[in-house]
Amino acid sequence: MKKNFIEELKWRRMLQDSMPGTEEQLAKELTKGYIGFDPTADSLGVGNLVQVMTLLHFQQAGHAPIALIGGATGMIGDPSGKSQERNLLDEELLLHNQACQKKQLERFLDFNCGSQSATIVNNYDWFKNFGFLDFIRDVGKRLTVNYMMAKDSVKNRISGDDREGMSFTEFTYQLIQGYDFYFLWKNHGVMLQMGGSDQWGNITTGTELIRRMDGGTAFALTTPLIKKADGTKFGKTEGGNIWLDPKRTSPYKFYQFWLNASDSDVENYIRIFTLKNQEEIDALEAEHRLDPGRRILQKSLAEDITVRVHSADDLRAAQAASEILFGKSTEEDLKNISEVDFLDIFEGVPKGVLSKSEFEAGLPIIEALVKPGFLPSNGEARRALQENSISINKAKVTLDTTLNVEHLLKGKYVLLQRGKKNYFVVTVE
RNA sequence: GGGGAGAUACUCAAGCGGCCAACGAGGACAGACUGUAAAUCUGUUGGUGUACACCUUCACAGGUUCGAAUCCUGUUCUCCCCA
Repeated sequence: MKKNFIEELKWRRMLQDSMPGTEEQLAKELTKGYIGFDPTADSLGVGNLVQVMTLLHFQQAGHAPIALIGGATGMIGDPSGKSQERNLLDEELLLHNQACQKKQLERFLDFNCGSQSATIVNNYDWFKNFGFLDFIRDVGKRLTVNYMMAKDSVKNRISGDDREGMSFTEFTYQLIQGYDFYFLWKNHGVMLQMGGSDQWGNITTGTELIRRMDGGTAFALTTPLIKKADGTKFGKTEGGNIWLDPKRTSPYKFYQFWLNASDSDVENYIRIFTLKNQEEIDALEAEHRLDPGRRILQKSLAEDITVRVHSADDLRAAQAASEILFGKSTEEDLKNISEVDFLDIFEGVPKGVLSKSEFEAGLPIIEALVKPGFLPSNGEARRALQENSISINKAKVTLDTTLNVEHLLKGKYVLLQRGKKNYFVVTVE
C-alpha cells in the first residue's frame, strides 16, 4: 500500500506549507517532483538530509523524485538566509562536488524501479548555452522587478538593520531557479518543487514563471527549517559541519552527533530522519519517558541513521569506540584491547608523535601535553592540570606526574585526554 | 567631491596619560552535579616563568612624554550624512 505523501510529512512534522491543489495532484497520478541541492561542497551535510528524506518519502508514496544539482545556481549563490555575498565557484570544482553528492544520494533513493526511479539532473546543462540576451528576453521579461523585490530574500538584503546590499548576480538568482522549474515542467513534466521553507520565495517564482510563460500549473511544498531547542543552527558543531562523507566526518563523530541530540530535539529528529512508523516511535517515546537517562530515542536515532548513511559495521565500530571512550572503561581495558581495535577506535582522534628516547628518560606531564601538539602552550597545560581535567590512559593525573615507559600502551601509544570528550593519541617512536 | 563617526583580544563592547594583559557580556574550555544531556553553581580564557617578575599585544607607521590603548601627525580600511 502506498503512503499518502502529505499525511506522511504531516505526522513527521516535515510539512511547512504547500500550494493549494498539491495534495489533489499527488492523489491523481504519479507525479514528478524535485528538490535542488547546492554543490558548494563535495559532500552533503546532515542539513541536506531533511531534503533527502523528503524525496525518499515522496518516492515511497508512489511518485518519482528528482534531485537537481545546482551546477548553475551554485555559481551564483542563493541569497536566502544570507547577509553576505557568496564566493563564486568554478566549473571544475562544481562538477567534482556534483559527482560526490550523487553517490551519497544513491544510498537513499532507488534509481532503478521503473517509472518511479529517482533521477538526477543538473541545471548547468540547460544554462551553459543559454545566452544572456536570450535569457533576459525570454525569462526576464516575464517578471517585474517589483515582484522580485517583494521576496523576503531580497527585501532583507536591501533594507533591514544588518543589510549588506546585494549584487545584481544574486538578485537574478530567483530567476535562474525559477527557470529551472519551468524547464523541468516543460521538458520533463515535473509538477512539484519541494524544499526548505526558506526556498518558498524561489519556488513560487518558478510556479509564477510557468503560469506566465505557458499558462501552466505547478505546485510547491516546503519543509520546516530544523531548529534546535537552544537556538543554534542544526547540523553544525563547534568543529564545523556534520557531513555524510566519512572522510570529512568520521562515522564515530557522526554517530556521536545524533547521540548527543537533546531531549527536546530528538523527538523531531527521529520522525524526520528515520523511517520508523508512528507506532514504533510512540513506543520508543513512551519508553524514553520512563527513563530519559537511558536515551532510548537518541540511541535508536543514531543507530538507524548511522547504518543508513554509513554501514552496520561502521555503527558497531562507533558504538565500540563510544563504549571505550565514555563507558566506565579503565586503563586495564585499554591495555586489553588489540592494537587494531585501538587504532580503529581512535581513528578520528587527533594524533601526535614523541620520540622514544625522551620518553624513556621520563617526560614531565606538561611537555607531554604540549610537545605533540595537544595543547597550545605550557600555560594552557598548567591550567588544564590545575582544573584536574587531564587524564592519561583514562586515569586522572596531576602536575607532578612524569611519563615513562610504563604509560605506554602496546609499547608505543599514550592516550591523552582533557575533560570528557577531547582525546589525543601520542605515538612514541 | 564636502562633512561626520569609527577601527580594542573568538564576537560584542568599556577604557581620567601612569593603579591596563586591558571592565563587562556572550561564546568557548574545564570542574561539581548529571544521562557523553538540559538547567544551575564554580573556575579558566596573550606568552614565558609561576612569587611580587618579564615579554608581545588595543588597525598600520612615526612622534610628544620619565611613562600612551589613552595626546599629536601621516597611512589604510569601515560606516553615516550632504552633493
